[in-house]
Amino acid sequence: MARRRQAVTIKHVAADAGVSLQTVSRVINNEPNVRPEMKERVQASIDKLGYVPSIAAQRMSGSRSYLILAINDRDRTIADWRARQGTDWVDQMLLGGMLKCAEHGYRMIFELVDTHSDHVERELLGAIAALQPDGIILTPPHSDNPQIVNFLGEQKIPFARIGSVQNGAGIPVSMDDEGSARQATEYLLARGHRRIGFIAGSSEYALSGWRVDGWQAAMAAAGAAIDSLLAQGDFSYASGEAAARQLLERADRPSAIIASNDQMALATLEVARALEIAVPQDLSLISFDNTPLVHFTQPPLTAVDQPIAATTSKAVELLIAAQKGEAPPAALTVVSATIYERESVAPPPGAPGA
Amino acid sequence: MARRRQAVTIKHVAADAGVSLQTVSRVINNEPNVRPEMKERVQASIDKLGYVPSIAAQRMSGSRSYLILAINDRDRTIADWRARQGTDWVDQMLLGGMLKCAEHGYRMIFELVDTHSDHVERELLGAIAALQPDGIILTPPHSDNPQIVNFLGEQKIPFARIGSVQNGAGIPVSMDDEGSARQATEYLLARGHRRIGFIAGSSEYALSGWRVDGWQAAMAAAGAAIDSLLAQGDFSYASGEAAARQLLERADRPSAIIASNDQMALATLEVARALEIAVPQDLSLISFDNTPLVHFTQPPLTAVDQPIAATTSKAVELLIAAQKGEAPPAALTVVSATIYERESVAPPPGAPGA
DNA sequence: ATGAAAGCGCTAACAT
DNA sequence: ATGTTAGCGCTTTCAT
Repeated sequence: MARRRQAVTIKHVAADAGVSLQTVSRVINNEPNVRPEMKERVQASIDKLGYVPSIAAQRMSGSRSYLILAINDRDRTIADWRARQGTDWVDQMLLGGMLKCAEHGYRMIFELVDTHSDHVERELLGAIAALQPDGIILTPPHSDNPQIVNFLGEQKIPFARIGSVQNGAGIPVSMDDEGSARQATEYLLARGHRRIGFIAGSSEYALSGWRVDGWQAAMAAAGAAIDSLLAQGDFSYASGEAAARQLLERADRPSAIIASNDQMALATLEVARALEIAVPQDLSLISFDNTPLVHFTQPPLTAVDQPIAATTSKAVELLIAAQKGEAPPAALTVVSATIYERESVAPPPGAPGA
Repeated sequence: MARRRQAVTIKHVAADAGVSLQTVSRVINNEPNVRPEMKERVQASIDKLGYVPSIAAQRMSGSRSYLILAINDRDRTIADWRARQGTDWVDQMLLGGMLKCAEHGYRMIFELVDTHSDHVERELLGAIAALQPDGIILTPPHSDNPQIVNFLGEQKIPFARIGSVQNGAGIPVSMDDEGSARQATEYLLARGHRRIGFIAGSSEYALSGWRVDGWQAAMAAAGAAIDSLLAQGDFSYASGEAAARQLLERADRPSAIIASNDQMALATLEVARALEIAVPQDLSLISFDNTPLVHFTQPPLTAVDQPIAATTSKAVELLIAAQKGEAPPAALTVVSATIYERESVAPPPGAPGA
């Protein structure tokens, strides 16, 4: 290939406007000490020539790279992509992250990192050294991985931890898993349910525990027993199936179930069908995450949204602020979730309103 | 923020190995004229220090940026993300593109560009000047947009046009829409169907036309009439609904329908249910794209896959080859599609095997 | 086969 | 308020 050079550089602009490089640089970066008329003249040249600063050169000269790196778990992401089950975590991250980045003249770069490898640090270092991002966004389970968090802490690069509430290096941005689990439970309690089962997610993810906590808290507050109503899953369809059977094959089966993600809710729906338990007449069901599949099940699932786009957007905002030297928020940043009502919830069988 | 500098640079490596910067550079880039023992010594230092070249610096000095830019339509992509209907085009692009990039030490950057704006060129120029990618991947409908194609042609950057068969600047990589439509039609013909309806997609996308062509060719080859069996849609659910009604409310309705995408197939399914036409007993249905929703419909849809991951992967390969100076393939590169058999196809009513 | 020098486009630091 | 100088980390000449 021909050696490619920047077509229009800061030099061309400076020459065209008849000013120094520095003045052009000041205009580009909105710095003070430029008279309005100068600024206007330079801007006119920029527009005329179609000049765009080279990120590489900006980075080289020790300033910002205008790059935010979003890091996701490699194996899990690829598995989701291959499965084509509609998990749209990545899409929602991009939606929230790219748009917010664009607002500030930044760019989001999406990267996969292998957590399980013993050279996580090598991989991270590789991405950081190669791209020199101004900020990094960590997602679960990376966001609670001490090795990663400590390593990034040493790198002097602002980073946000999505779905984490822990203190330590980096800015935590949580999605209020406990609160929304509580909310979902209260939603069912308000409709007359007392026996509300809960299918937990993989303990590899801290949020699994928080969701259980929220359910327990709401049940306790309502004075409802939770004896054998907790079943363990791991977010997979198969685990949801087993958990649903465990919950539904007993005589004193719950009248409602909350599943910690959509796949397990889908499995629960299937188990209910096999057991001839009608949803929502005989069993109400609320799922977590609100991924696309909730539209396509029979009945469509009432679900607790996981506000990934909003959370990523917030994380980008905090990162850009940090990069400008602003102090991160003192308190934990929490983005709250919403329940999307569809058709999988009804009052329990035999209830007055049923 | 503190001014961040590269922790380990080529200088550190050179000093550690006791050689010149140049020798290190040669080792990094696998260039000739380095004795094996030298190479080994340098590599040892690189590993020891955890050195990773800075992309910015590499780009600055006029060499590769190791960046491949994947450009998608802004409005449509954002609309898909917001709708959360499980369209996983972007995910599949990333799957194919990122993995192939990683194999070659490249990185894929995903960008949104607004086609409809009158300053497409400005937007493109912005991305190119800022990132200086080594290659660009265009997707429909951009890949057939003359304004964009011509503009990129002038930029001297290798680019691939996914889903395009046109000649001109850039390397076309097609998904064989015509062939797979023919294949789907033949699949139905082989099972005894003669009246096979077709719901076309938006004419804004060239592939819509190719799919119609494939259907027509197969029907003609089988001597089957296509009188009123073609209905126009635009890929939206609503348009699919209207098209399905047009096809199914007539007395001589088709015994099978091919829909140009999954959303329109879903709509067809719904229309059939409303009209009390059983799928697949009274109506067979094949959809295009094979997005996640095909798993969740009743019955699950037999669908023609759109091999986005494989196509993007191929595009990256061609781009990296081009960047190395290799000539692009003389013939059009075609990635073929597969039919995923599920439960929406059966022999026509009254057929021997029915 | 190796090294030294020049320069990529930009900004920080230092004049003026 | 504006201009000048030096240098970021790397690769391309061009020596040796």
